[in-house]
Amino acid sequence: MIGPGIKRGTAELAVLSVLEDGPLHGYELARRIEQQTKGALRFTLAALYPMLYRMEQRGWIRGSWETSQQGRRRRCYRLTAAGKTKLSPLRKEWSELFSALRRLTKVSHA
Amino acid sequence: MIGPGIKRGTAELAVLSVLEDGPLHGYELARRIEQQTKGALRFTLAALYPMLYRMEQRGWIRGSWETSQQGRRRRCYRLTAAGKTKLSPLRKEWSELFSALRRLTKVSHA
DNA sequence: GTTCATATATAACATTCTTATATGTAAGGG
DNA sequence: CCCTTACATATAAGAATGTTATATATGAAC
Repeated sequence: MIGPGIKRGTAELAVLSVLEDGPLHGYELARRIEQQTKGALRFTLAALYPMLYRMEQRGWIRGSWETSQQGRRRRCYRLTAAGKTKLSPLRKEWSELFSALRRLTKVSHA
Repeated sequence: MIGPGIKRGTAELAVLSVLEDGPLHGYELARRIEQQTKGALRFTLAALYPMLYRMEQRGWIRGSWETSQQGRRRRCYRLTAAGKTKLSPLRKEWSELFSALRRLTKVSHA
């Protein structure tokens, strides 16, 4: 798995991107990130929950308490319009980081 | 320029990579990083100097005081064998982050 | 009734950035 | 001779985002 120093800052992008495909609660979000990256990118829930609060305060996502069919209380987050607007420049900034690091460090883009 | 939250963790890789091309002192290192990334990646000296100390303590680089032709005192860092050894898995880890984020977030690799 | 998967929450700590501040030398222009 | 700019290193205070550890609670399965 990718270490903490390197993945730092990716959680925000990851959460916004996954929520783009539909609303989700924290526990499931963590699993999606891990699954969709084949285990390469993995966040603890203790990192994700505070991140979700911050993103809600910034207006990028909106959470609502729901009850699952199994009777479980959980907080479902969905992307807001502001969140969608945020996603595009954020992707671009990451893309720029990639090309900058390729030029500088010969990191492959396989 | 790429923001602080996103570039976080890149300094280590950047320093090792630039030093791979030859020994350099901190001030010039900062300039190389900025130039070779066309201004996309930029570090303040206040970030680089402590980073250089940490990397020296870890044994990845070795610093020695030199005096330039202009009579300036400066600390010249060169990559150690351990530093070279570190660089390869570090590049691989970044490369894995790239592909993980591409899969997860549709960040382009232009 | 005990254990496992689900689900959220918080505290204490580490790391790596930021801005601001400090010191000092060399070179060049006025 | 003084002032400004470029060179060169150093440190402090604070922000952001990750870590491990701990706590709580429910439903399902055995």
